[in-house]
Amino acid sequence: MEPVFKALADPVRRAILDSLFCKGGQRLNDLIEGHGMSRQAVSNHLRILEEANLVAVVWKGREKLHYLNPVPIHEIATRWIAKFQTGQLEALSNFKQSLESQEKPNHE
Amino acid sequence: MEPVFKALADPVRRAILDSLFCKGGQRLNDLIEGHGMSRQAVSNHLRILEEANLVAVVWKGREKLHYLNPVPIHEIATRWIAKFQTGQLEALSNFKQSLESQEKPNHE
DNA sequence: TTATTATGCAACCATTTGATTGCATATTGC
DNA sequence: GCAATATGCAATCAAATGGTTGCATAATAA
Repeated sequence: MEPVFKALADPVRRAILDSLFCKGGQRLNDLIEGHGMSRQAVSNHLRILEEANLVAVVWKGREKLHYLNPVPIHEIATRWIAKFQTGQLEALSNFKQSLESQEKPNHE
Repeated sequence: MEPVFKALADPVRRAILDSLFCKGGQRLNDLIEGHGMSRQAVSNHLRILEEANLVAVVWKGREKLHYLNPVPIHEIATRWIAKFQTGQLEALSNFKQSLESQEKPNHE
C-alpha cells in the first residue's frame, strides 16, 4: 500500500496513468511525448509505477507494452478511503461540536 | 488536489489522520505520542496536512485543537479514483487483449 | 552482418523532504 | 509578576527525489 501512495504523489506519474487509462499498451517511447522530459525520466517514473503494481508490462520482442492495473487504486478506495467516508458524519460531528463550544473555553 | 496527494504520501501523516479520525480535537502534544518523533517533526506534518485542508484547527486559548476534514479525501475518491473504477473493465480488457496476442507478435 | 530502434543501467547533480535543535511568543495558573 | 505550558519560527543537516547524460544490451530491419 505504501508504494502506491508514494507513486500517486507525483503529477507526472498520475498523468502517465491517465494516458494508459485512455490507451493501453503504449511503449516507453509513446509515453515520452507530452511530458517535456527525457526518456530516462519517464522510464524512472514507469519503474516506480511498476513497483507499486499500478502498471503491468508485457514484453513483445524489444518493445515493452505498458498497461494500467486498476487493482491497487481500487484497494486504496475500498481499504483506506472507505474508512473515512463511513466515518464522515462522525468526523464532521466532532468538528461542529468544537465550533459550538468554541466561544466559552475552559468552562469546567 | 496536488497538495492532498502529496500529504497522503507519508505514512506518519496518514497515521495522524487515523488518530484524528478516532478522536477529534487532539492537541499537538497529544498527537506526538506514539510516533517516536520530536514535537517539531509532528508539527511540520500537521502543517502539511493543514495546507492540504485535510486537517482543520480550532484555537482555544493557547491550545490548538486538530480535527480531520474528510472533504478532500472524498473529492479524491469521487473526482479521481472513480474515473479509474468506472473504466476498470475497459482497462482489464486492454490488458487481456494484449495477453492473448502476446504469442504471435507483429502479425500485421 | 550492420545499422537502427527500444530499452536498461550507472553515475552524477540539484532540489526537496524529514527531522533535529535552539530560541521566541503567548497563554494559563500560582 | 512569574513559572510552567503550548506552540511557532529559523537554521541546519542527512537522506530521498527527480532529472540529466553517457554507455550497454537486445531485437528488428536492410
